[in-house]
Amino acid sequence: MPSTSFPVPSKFPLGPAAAVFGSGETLGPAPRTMKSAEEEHYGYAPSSVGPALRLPTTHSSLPAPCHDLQTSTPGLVLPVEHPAGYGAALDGGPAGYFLSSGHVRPNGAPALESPRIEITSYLGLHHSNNQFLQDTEVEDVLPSSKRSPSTATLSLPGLEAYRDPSCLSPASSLSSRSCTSEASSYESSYSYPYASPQTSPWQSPCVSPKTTDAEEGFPRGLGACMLLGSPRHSPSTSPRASVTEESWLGARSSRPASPGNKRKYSLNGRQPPCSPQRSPTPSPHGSPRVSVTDDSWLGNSTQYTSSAIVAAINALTTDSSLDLGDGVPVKSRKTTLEQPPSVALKVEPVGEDLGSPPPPADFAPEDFSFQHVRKGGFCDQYLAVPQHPYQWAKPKPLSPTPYMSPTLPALDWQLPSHSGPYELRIEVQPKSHHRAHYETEGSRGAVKASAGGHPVVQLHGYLENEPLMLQLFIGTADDRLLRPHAFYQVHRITGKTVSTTSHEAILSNTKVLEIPLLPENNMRAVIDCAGILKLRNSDIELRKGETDIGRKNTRVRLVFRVHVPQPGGRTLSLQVASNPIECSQRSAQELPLVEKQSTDSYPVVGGKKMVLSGHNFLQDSKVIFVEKAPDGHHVWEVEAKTDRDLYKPNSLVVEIPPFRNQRITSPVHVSFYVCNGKRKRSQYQRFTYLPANVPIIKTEPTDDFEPAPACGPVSQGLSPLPRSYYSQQLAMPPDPGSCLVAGVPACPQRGSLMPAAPGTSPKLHDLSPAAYSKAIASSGHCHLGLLAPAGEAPTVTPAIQDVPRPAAMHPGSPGQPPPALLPQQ
DNA sequence: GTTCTGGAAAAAACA
DNA sequence: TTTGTTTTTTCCAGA
Repeated sequence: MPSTSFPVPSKFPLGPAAAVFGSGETLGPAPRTMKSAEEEHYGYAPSSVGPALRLPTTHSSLPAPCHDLQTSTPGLVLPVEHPAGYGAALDGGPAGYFLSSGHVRPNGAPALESPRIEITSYLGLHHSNNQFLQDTEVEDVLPSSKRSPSTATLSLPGLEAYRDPSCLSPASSLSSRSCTSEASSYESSYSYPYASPQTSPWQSPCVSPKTTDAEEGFPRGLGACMLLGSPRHSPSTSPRASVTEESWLGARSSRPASPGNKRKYSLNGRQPPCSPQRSPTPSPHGSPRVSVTDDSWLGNSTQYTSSAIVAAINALTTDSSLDLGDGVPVKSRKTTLEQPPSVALKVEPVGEDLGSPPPPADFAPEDFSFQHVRKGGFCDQYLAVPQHPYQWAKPKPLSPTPYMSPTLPALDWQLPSHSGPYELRIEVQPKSHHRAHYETEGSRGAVKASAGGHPVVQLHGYLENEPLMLQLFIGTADDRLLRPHAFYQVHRITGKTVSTTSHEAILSNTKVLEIPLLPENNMRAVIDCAGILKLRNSDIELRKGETDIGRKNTRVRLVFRVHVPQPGGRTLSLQVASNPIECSQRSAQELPLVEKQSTDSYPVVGGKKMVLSGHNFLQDSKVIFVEKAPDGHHVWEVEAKTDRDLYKPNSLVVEIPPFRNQRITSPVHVSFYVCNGKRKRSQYQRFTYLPANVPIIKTEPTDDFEPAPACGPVSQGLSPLPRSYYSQQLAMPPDPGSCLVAGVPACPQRGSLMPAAPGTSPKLHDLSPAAYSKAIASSGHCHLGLLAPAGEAPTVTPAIQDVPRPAAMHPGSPGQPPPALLPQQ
């Protein structure tokens, strides 16, 4: 894969950059990690910085979008502007964004087909003597193993053993091993950052060995940009990437032990009392992820964000370490230099052979590298060691911002499902259960629709003749903001039964399936090409910056995005998430699941019958209503009466119990869940008690999700979701104001706190100045600030990017009014 | 020969 | 610390 290809069609904002920066994930606080590793590993993150720091040249590229980069980069073949856009790519025109660069390396050498990298690359990373790493540049890039002691530690004794292919179950299909799989045509052709996180973050998407592939016409470039790594490593990486547990810990067991530090946290609120960084506003159900407190983040962010200078410096330096500067322990800096991030930058020689990433230097990889560095190089993510906290502890809020990717919104941004004439809608929802497959297994097929067939997504209101790209990734389904799921990845399904063309790309460590939306098909796509891959909890939990725990975190949603080009080079991003999908074998078989509820609010007097639709209901299922205090404990709990005569396995009729306080003057949000016995509970569903004297607003038991009242009209991102799920999310601390913040990018959930916010979404999302500032003011914490429930339509305005705009356009610094913000619709 | 699936045993994590 | 239970991950086998 020629590094030259830096495919990012201006019109197709599939740009990775956004993802990279946007990933709040990376920014996300890693309380756990911080705790354990803070001191010891403090330096890791920074290490990545080292190489990146160097150039001013990088700067130019950094800020610019992918295409911009090209312009800045001599080596880049691609035209700055990509008039051809997606359509061109489809046509197979020479000008394909991806292709152009794809065939020729920056240095003029013919692009080689990209061989798979994965294992080799890792080895390289870990073994100084690796054949692939011989190149000096490589060394620079991959210093960790050689240079730093810390790195040395990385080399794992049992590394080879770890996820050795041989270890894979015979059943494993190549495709199922997404990351590793060479078999997957597209996959292989596209660089999977995770495949060789450290060495090939840059794999060039553009260069696809399989140009002749049927999918060739497909805009590959799209994915290219996405490669940018983000703190969150793609699951795919997990297996090998892991220098992790086994190797690191020396465990020989075929099954990696789960990181102890993380096990402590649980979805059900088992989180250790101690986590100081937990969100002050505990989610009703105890969210799996530990979130940094607003305060902490704000504090940090504030100091940084307020200073435009700091930001500028950061940007210029390209070196995260520099940013850290004062606040960062010397140790951290030191490590920084040694970090792998550099690896990401200069792997080219190696990458070529390996099929890994394109040479950074050539095509302004700086952007990527920069991003990687900031987010933590791929390597970092794989380090078994808790990641250096520095990023979290010392968020460099602005650094990335100014220059960050001008491209699309990060995956953890909350976007609306419709804007103006456009609406992205899930016409056919997926089944509520889909057993995900492990990498050690063969594929378990594509996600299906409950009524048979497959999910269908359609973009309404788009009258142009140019096809668009629909992005699909696996998102969370908990009570927090929607974000890429750390433990699940979309898996591309191919075969005779698959009628929809697709291709995989990596965006911020999240695998994204790109599916063309064609005018001739009415901008409608049948999603029969998407399976779900489960990553081992232990692999992910050790990932740098990962704060969630995988245990019992088995619900996901299919998240669809589309980026609609707007006049002036802007891009309107819409997003919609499916109903939750239970992915575990056991849960799917035993746990009750509430998909819908006929009513989501009622006066405190209660008495009304509410119909719950879902699965695994039993005749003796109980429905428990609970009111939680801010600290999470139950203030009130009562079992509602159920009508057993009307019982059905997929529906339950329950009588809304009277609320404990009949004199409330404002709506009170409570939750309820279905219980089939000990430990067999559904997720919490949200319910609102209204003051007795308040006229009842009839709520239709419709399937379609209605925007949460609190959030107002704006929300829709997840509109299609069943209320039940949303409701959970709505349970969040009501901050009306936050909800109203239009255009404010949802904070990156992953801990991306305020500081991160700007940086995270480097793109110029259309943020009204007011909104933006407001958002900032509200707090860095997504939950607080945006109130938007995970699935709920975050009160986010559609993200409009001005792709062509220079970084300067970014409302980069929080403190600054966003420059020319795009008019919101 | 593959891919999907459903089951279930083994292993790990929790309580 | 030990033991029972739950959940995760790996294997098998059949369609």
